[in-house]
Amino acid sequence: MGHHCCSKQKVKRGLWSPEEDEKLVRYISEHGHSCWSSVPKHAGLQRCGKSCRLRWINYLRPDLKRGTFSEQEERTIIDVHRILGNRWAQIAKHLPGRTDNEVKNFWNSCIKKKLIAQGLDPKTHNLLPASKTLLHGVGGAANPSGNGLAQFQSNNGVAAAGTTPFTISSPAKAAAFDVAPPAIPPALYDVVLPANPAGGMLMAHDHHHHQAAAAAAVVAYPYADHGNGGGVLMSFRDQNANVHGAASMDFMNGSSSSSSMEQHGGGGMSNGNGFSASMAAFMDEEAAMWATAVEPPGMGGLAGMDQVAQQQQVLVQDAAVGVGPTTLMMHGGAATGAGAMVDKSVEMVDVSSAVYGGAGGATATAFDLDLMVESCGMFCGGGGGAGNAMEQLQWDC
DNA sequence: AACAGGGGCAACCGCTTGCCG
DNA sequence: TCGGCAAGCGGTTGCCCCTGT
Repeated sequence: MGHHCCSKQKVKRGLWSPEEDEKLVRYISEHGHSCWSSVPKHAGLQRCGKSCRLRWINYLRPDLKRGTFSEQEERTIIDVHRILGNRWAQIAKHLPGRTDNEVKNFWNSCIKKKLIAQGLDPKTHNLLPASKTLLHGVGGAANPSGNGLAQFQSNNGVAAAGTTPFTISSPAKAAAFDVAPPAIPPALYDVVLPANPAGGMLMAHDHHHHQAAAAAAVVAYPYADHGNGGGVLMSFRDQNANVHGAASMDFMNGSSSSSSMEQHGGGGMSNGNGFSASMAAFMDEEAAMWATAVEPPGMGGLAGMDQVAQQQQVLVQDAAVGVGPTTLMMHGGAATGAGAMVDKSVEMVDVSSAVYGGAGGATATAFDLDLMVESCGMFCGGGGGAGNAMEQLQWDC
């Protein structure tokens, strides 16, 4: 079935000849394209208007950037795709000079395969089941405890290297993590991802004090202590005294252990998606996702921060997983030189880049949590962009 | 040198959306 | 409000080229 316009006239199809290109370019340059259906007629082309439009948009437009995608562009595509999915036009808006068609083709021909090769589902950006097994498969036992990230709670919190992507950075705190939780102070579970030279990310969930707690965590967390210029801190805090010490997130297994969220009765993160669920919760629904960026108490002056010290908090209504407000905090750039930990309940857990980069890998593969971090950096304007990129994305979408 | 297979990319198809009379 | 039309968009197709045998 042809286009509406095509049915009315004899039109040529297939590849465009240089002569046709020249005619179209000349006409558009001189007259513009107020009405595409009339363009072929006036330009002397045996094409339908739709074909002309596509040719112009995807190939002839003077502002197009031809050539291979840069690594930065590739990461941007991955980052935005993780949020928007196959909305190529929206993704392309974040790549000046690139068309949706180009982005789509690049994704299908290149990026998708890379992600699959790394054991990631290109649709969800989650680990594929086979990869989960592989990553978990120490001695063939894929997390026999069946509680997701049991490593969080085992061995006094010091997970055996090579068996888990997580290691507890502070054995003392880790031990405290395993023992009876403090009676009053809520548990705050942090996941710190080092080995990110470009920036860091911090996520915090506090069921009741999401803003303040997250802010405290950010302020308290010594970003630079890993000596690698950045890190990822994820913290989940819940006021529910019944769930202390139980929360965990399983980046590999896609499920959480006896997490606090589970005990909210809202499904928590025990929906098989684990970390991804929480991410997806604020990624999938664009309208609700990028809720107003919040400058939390104690983080004054964060808006418009420079790349080095930028920190941004985005309050997200985590309706999808039913855990109440989730505070997502990000920071990009290198050290902030934050002081000592203020919140003594904070537990920090290192996440080895080997999660995605292979066992013992000091360097993660091209797609790993770095991307999340850089993604956050992008949203926070880490790419040097002006203004609040998060808001821009929100509005762009 | 010839052929097959696969990858990359341009173009097409068809559905959705928005505008206008 | 409704129908027609144009544009936008994502999915799919098919051609061309490269590479391996």
